[in-house]
Amino acid sequence: MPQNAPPALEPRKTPVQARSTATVEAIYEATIQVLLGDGADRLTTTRVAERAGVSVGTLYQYYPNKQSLLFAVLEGHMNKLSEAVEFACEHARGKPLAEMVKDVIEAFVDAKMERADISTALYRIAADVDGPALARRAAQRSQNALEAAIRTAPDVTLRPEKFTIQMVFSAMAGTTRSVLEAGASPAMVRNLRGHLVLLCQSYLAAATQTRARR
Amino acid sequence: MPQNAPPALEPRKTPVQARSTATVEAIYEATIQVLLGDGADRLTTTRVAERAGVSVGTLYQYYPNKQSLLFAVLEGHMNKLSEAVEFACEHARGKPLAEMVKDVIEAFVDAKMERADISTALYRIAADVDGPALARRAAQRSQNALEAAIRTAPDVTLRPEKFTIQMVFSAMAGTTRSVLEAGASPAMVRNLRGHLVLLCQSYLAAATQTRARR
Amino acid sequence: MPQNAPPALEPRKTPVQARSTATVEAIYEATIQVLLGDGADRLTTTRVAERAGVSVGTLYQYYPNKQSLLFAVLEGHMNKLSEAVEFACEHARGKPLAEMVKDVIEAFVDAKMERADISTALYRIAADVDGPALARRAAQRSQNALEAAIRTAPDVTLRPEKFTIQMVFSAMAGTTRSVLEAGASPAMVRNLRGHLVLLCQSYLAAATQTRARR
Amino acid sequence: MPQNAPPALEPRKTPVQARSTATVEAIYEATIQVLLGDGADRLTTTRVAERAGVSVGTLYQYYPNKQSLLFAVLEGHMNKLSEAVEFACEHARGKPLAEMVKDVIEAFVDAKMERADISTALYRIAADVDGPALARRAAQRSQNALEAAIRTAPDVTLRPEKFTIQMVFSAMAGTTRSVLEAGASPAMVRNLRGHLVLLCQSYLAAATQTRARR
DNA sequence: CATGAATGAGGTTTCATTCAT
DNA sequence: TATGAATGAAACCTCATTCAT
Repeated sequence: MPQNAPPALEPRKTPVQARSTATVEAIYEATIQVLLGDGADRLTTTRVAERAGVSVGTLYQYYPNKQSLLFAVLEGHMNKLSEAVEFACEHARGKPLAEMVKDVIEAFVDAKMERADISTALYRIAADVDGPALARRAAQRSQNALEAAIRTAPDVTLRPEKFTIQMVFSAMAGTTRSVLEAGASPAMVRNLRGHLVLLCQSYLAAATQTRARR
Repeated sequence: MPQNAPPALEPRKTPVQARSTATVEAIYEATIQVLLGDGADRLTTTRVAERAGVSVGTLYQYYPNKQSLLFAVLEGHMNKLSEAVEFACEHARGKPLAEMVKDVIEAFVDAKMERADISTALYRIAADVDGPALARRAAQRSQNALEAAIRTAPDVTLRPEKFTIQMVFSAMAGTTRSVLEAGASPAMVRNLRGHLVLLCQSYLAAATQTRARR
Repeated sequence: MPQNAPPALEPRKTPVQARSTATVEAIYEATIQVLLGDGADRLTTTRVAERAGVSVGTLYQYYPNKQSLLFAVLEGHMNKLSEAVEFACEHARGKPLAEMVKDVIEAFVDAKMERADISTALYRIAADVDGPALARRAAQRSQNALEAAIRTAPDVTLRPEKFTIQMVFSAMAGTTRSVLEAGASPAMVRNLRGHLVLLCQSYLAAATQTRARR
Repeated sequence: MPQNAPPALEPRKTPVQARSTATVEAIYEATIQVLLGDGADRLTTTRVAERAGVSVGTLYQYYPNKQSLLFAVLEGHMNKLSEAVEFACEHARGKPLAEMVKDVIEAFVDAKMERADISTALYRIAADVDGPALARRAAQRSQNALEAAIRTAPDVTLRPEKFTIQMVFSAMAGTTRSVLEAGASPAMVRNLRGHLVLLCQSYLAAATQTRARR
């Protein structure tokens, strides 16, 4: 995918009609289907259009180029993750820190696992779509939610630093990713869920104490 | 009219003359140069050969196809990381666990940072070369070394489970990756180094206690 | 980085618009043109496309690979020959054997000569396209037609064996080929026409008598 | 194989030393080996050299280009066939025509069958080496021998025309080729041997009578 | 709006041939 | 003479994208 001119990543037109919405949706889903079924390097715009039951021309009416298509899918996926985290944070307000961390992490891992196949497949296209930038935005959302939630934890006297929050989130996302890419069995995923909670809890405790001692 | 054949990843020919050793080396380095300078999707065999100062034909004398080239580079990088970890483990034998973890993590992060640009660039090609498989192999090496080292720690009465080791390593690699991809400043990297130690130490402690309590 | 897949010989897409029918035809004809004008080893897909007045991409929309293109041309040519033989057989039903053989052979030789240049040029590409297999199929068609026709000859009491029919056809095709490749002058071709009739007639007679005497 | 400059087909140097002769021979045999084992399109000069146990450079010392190599092999094979025919003609001098034809044809078919695999494989490279020209030369040799032999047959009063001889030879070679390419079983080959004799005998008889009647 | 035929730059790979060692 | 590393033209084929219908 060559990138010469400044590429437009935003969908080209806002779907105002019902039909368009359905088409956009179909293309979006088809992209995931093809990605999962044929793999990232078999993912061509023609194939996606075919799978979506429309012509390439139509695809290009709604997504100005291939990147924007991948971008949309990646963004959609990350939004779902962010929402899961935000939702968990919302519901954990007022709980003690340990419980809060537990809830959030389990929500995150579960959301990730629910579509683990998509998750891993998307790692492979992230590179073509400035995935890191998207990841940063998503991470920021989650970190903000987490930080806000922690502020409501009754047993937290010393608020963790911004960087500590980032570490927690990086550990969450990074460890999950590593385990997933290592080819995790369902049993290992269950283990991961428990240990990740332990890991973040103990780190948060340690980081806060360390800070207190300063 | 091409023929089909199982794609080989192994280098095609072992250089017997001095001249060709230099050539292989030049191609290898050129690949990294191009990857860094032009990006993963500008990385063509022609461009690599050009940068290496040889003809495409020569490139194909040593690497049977593009994949094998990328594979070699990825493998080389991962070997360096594994070696760094193994070296640190070797030297940390007999030390107390906390110190041991500190040494290993710092070695890992430092090795990663020393060639941070390559590290992140390689994430992008990993997909084309069965990176995960390679990563698994490298991870196994490191985990074995770490496990063996821990067995020599005088303050460890209850050996950690295999999975705990895997968690430590996944946390190490995953968190580092996340932080790197978030576009880490040097300051943040310094922070990462410290906090990762804390994170792994506290997790290991917690995981061991949890186990003891069972 | 290409993928391996079983090479397909069938045309890739059936033209639905009028425009593409013309395109397919143009490519087909261009292939023959190039084959005749430039020779078999100058026959590249690019050159064919150029001659057809389309882009390579277009060529590959209709023929999945070079082989399929050659295959199509070879098949087309052989079909024409088979049809000529079948047509002659059809029209010779009920005639005496000698006359029948005369008609069929003359039809065959004439069809071959009408496009003698293509015929000889195609010999050269047959190797790349499993020509023998194609030839076998075509031969079978002709032999079946011939056999059926002979069954209607009033003066045939003892039907020739299958192998005898095959000999007749092999002699027809083989001798013609040899004479053609020897660089036949028009005069020689006229001679061939006559003598081939004689040859097959006398062989058939002899083979039948031999059989009768057994 | 592009042919721009007037290509030299003759071996580059006359082997004067024993070593050279052995080398030339080895390369020659290796070519056949590769042709049979790997097929015509896997037949590369490098591979031939490798199989012969010499370097490409050495190969080019004795054969100025790939064509000359193929040419040599093709020529060698055809010479063997011609010699077989000539030898048979020599030994059939003075015999009656029918017997003579039988001897010659059986000699030809047997020679062909003895190395049937090479025969068919060579059909495939003949195109790249002006096979027809070679074939013409070989055919001429055989036809001359046959003509001379027939002149010694006691039962021949009216000598056959030149063209009749050519027909006999074309039928011989062409029919054999057709049957071979049809994928002949050993049983069919035996059949071919007998019927080809019959075919040529009856044709010769008929052609001579026809001529007499004029 | 939808279609899908057409485009063509550009990517990967091969292999006959040369020439410094 | 023999070697084999190096060459590079040229072949095949893909696929994001456009635009006439």
